[in-house]
Amino acid sequence: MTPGGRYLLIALATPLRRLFTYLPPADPDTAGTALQPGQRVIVPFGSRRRVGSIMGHSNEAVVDAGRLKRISSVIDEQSILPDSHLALLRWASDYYQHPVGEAVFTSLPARLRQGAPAILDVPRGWQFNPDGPAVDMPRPGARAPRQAELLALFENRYPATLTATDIAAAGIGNWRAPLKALAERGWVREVALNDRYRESPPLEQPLTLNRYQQQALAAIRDSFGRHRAHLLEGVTGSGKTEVYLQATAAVLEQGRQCLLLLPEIALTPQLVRRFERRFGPRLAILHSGLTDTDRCQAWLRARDGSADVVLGTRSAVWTPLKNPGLIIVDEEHDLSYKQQDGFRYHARDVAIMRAYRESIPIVLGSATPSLESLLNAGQGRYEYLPLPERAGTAKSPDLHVLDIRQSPMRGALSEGFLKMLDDNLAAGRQSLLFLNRRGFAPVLLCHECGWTATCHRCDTAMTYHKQRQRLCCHHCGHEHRRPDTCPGCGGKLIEVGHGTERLEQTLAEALPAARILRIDRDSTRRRGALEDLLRSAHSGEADILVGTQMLAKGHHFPSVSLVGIVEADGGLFSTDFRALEHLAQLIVQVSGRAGRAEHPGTVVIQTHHPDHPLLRTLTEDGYPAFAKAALAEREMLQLPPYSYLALMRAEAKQSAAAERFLQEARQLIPDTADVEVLGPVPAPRPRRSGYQRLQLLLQSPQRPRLQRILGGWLDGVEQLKSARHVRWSIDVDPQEMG
DNA sequence: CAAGTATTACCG
DNA sequence: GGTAATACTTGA
Repeated sequence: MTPGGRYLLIALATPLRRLFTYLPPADPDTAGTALQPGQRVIVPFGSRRRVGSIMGHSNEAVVDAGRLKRISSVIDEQSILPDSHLALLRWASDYYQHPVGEAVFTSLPARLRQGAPAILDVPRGWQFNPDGPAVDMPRPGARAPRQAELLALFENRYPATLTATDIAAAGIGNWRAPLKALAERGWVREVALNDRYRESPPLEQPLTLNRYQQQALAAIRDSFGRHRAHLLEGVTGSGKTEVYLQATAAVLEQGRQCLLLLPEIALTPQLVRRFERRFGPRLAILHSGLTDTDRCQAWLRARDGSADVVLGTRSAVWTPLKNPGLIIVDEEHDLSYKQQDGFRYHARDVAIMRAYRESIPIVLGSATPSLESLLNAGQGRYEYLPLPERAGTAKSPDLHVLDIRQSPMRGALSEGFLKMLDDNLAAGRQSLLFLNRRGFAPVLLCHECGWTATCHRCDTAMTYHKQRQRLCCHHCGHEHRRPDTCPGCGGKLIEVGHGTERLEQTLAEALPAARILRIDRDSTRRRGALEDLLRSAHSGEADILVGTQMLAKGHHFPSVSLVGIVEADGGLFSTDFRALEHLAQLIVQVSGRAGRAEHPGTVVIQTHHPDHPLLRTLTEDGYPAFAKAALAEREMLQLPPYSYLALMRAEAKQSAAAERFLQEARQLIPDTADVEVLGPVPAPRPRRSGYQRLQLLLQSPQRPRLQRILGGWLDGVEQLKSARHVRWSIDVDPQEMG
């Protein structure tokens, strides 16, 4: 990688774990200027042309100089990525053992990936036109309600100029077309914005911090300008968001930017709204609903520094920042930060590395920190910042383990629990039931011959969805109509087990007076459906909310006073060693959804194992005590975070091919490596989409020991003949063993 | 032996 | 991963 070397090293979006060497372009205009890392180019690759990114220079070609091709053309006049950002990508590619080219290109917005120019449009805003339209015309009325609504907004805020962000912040969706109409008629005028618009006053003022919030904020501020990781532990309602907001404001005052990562933007509308109201035009939000163009513009605004606060999900960790000052990872324990396919990075961990490399502080926030982060805090690597109170001195809800052994059941609910629900209903309060399984029944079984509906590709039971009368595979998405009778013997089919759909039905039968609202991926498929359901939940149009994982995140329901974890047994005895940690986090998160200062509420956990020691610890002594005990168990078993894992997965039509490949791969691990190797063994879900899946687990008590061998080992694995008959992948720090 | 199909090699 | 070259069927 000689600076100014004769050849250029180029990353291409291919699954090949190497860079490619090219000659500089022949074009006399560009041939003379030195090409810099981060500039995109077009190169001939095989029989096609591809977009590539310059990664460096070299004086030696790895292949015969005669075979080298020339760069066809240069897309960017200058680098589109800061050097520090390219270095971070190279680190991540190396750490997660993912091909550099794919790492670089998956981190770019789609437009830039495809070679579109990296040009930031002039930011525009709109303002009420006090002179009104040139010709007399009626004001938009009932026939154009969106126009009328928009016009009222602009008039109220006159003389302020509102940007796209401001309009969205005002809660008006789909405003582009009506706004265009208003502008054409002269009701509002378009204004090209210079930087002054960013000084528009916030719509919301900072709140007063309590003692703990003040301490946390002071600790974060104290670390500005250097690297420090903070673990901000606070239950729902303890005011983490206000600490984020004020820490962000403080870092902005220093002329630096803040990056905030969230598990899912759609599920945390309140947090997003508060950032919008506090930072207005200085904010860029990267969410899945953006068009490619908008996403690219938001990315460019962050890179050029015209957005100071960047808010986004997992992939937002790859947003380049002109002048980074602080990174915040909210709900740091959340599984969605780990990408589960392709470039399998963990956004929280990348963020920590990024903060370290940029010498800036990072705040990891959670009511239920991951065991990894708690261990780091315990060892003094992170600063521990507790926010022990619910804002407004409220108490936490009571956790109550409900022993349902031998208890008469009505569907998925015990009679005892139904009684509690009934009482709560009679008292005019809301209840929330959590069941992490959508659909009606997870198994459809023939009572005559024992046939079960299984997905022919995955070998797993298909879930019966009653409303749609379909069988769905929740692993691969395959679905078809439910047969009326057993396809084998014509016998009667029975539904086994309970999903949210069935729970809803059970409740409707048992408590006919209750108004029930179901919130899961099925009931929120339609755009805007989630918002509508949440609105009805809040407005008190429902007595009982039934939902999956979705309900556990972000949203708070103050009038809910009874929460039920319908099915806790699955998490207690799972093959995945992290299942218990996730169950505990879920229980605490779900309980945090409920209650307000006056009635903190009760949380009921239905289980056949009321004496499970760690469950007891959780309910009696709280999450910190649970985490301590769970960590002790992990240490004893030498599981993460006391060891480090890398999981090699292989799948093939015939399991023998996958097994042979993994055997040979295993042989290639150097004897001197000093890592434990387990396998090949069948994967927890041994069949998927018609492929047999096996895996090999590498484990080491020290991260560097594992890292040291991975690169070289995979270079060897790639060469294996048997590798051509399988699809294989490597997952460093796997979060789910399947 | 040509056309069609599965397999393998390579990408600079 | 995608494509092109190659090996291997198959059917007349």
